[in-house]
Amino acid sequence: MATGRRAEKMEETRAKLIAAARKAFAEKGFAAASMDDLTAAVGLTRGALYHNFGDKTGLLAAVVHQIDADMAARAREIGQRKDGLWEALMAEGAAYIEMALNPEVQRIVLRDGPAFLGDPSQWPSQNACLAATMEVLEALIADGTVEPLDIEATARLLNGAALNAALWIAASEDPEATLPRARGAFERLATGILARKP
Amino acid sequence: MATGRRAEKMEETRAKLIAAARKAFAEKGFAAASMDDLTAAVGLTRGALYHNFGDKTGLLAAVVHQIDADMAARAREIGQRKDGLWEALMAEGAAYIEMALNPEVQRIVLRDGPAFLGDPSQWPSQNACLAATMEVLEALIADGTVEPLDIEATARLLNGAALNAALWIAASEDPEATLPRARGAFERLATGILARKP
DNA sequence: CAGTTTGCATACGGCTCGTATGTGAGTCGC
DNA sequence: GCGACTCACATACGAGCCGTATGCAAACTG
Repeated sequence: MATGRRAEKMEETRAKLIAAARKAFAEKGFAAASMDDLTAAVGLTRGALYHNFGDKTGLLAAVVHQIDADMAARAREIGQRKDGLWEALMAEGAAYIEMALNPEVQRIVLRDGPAFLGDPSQWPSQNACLAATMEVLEALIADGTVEPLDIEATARLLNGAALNAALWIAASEDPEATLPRARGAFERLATGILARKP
Repeated sequence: MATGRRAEKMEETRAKLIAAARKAFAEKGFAAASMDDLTAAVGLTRGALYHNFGDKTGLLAAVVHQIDADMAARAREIGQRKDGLWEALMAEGAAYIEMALNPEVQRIVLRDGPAFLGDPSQWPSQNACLAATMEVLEALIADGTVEPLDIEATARLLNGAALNAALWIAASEDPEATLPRARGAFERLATGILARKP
């Protein structure tokens, strides 16, 4: 394929800009981050940015996409590492909670993302995370562990609960102490979908 | 108290500015809303704004506070209208979901608010909503309907789930059809905290 | 009724974004 | 192997917005 010197360099500048943006957006927030400063930090100008990403929100979208992809991959990996399906579901929930503790994730994906890119439930990567949860749910129902129910609705609420738990933890004074509380409450709520033992 | 012509007028301009901001922020979003346009729409200038609210985010905070107060009052009222405690909890959850369907609430409180005012779990009004849920939970535990558990953690996750459900509904193509699904999943999850019948 | 306070308007500076234009290195046809 | 073309990126410019400093007139005070 040979890619060519041209495209190769371009991919490198894209990567540099995204990396710089990840840092700047996380530190100052999207609105307060100056594109001049951001590009200068990696030895470029706004010209490169507008050529590669269209506009400022285009760069944000690229950054969010990258972070989201990382998260989805990690969640899937963690889920597959567990043997029991139910344990996998709980582990995925816990993984979401822990990942959302990352300040970068919080600021960029959870706070600025929705404000400047629109509702997150439309984002492709979010749907990937959701799909992972839905898969596990489906298996759990086939398996009899969980009573038949609205898979999508349940998956969305579970993810939402986990997400909110993460925000709470991050804002708390003692995150280390809050995390197990959130985990516990999450698992407690989740038992609501378990099949009643006769 | 006599308030005085001065303070009376000032309260009026504050109200006018908040009302205009509510409209502008909901339509264009906080970042894209021009303070010049916004103030001119009610026959004022930015001078009035900076005198009354300090800066742009100060106005946003005032708007969010007003909307949140409305929401908390409504949720409380709906909860008290029900007789059973469990029914009250479910009704409050449903109320949150329905209120978050309001585009104004979505855009200003759920999307722009966190981005420009910081984490919502710090907002006074959010704590009010949470307090309402926690009260009901406490009563339910004393009552035996619900097993003892971490009240705050559970309340936060319940509210988070409801909130996320609302976002999902609003983004869906057929909100009318999605609402009952979200409600059902919410109630299903909530049963996780019910005491096991011996 | 004179002096002070103050709610709001006006004027200004600085920063930011997006576009329009320039340029030099890489690429392709012959 | 060389000239023309492409295109990634830099530079230059205009417009808009925010926050502050200043001005003014109406309302309060004694």
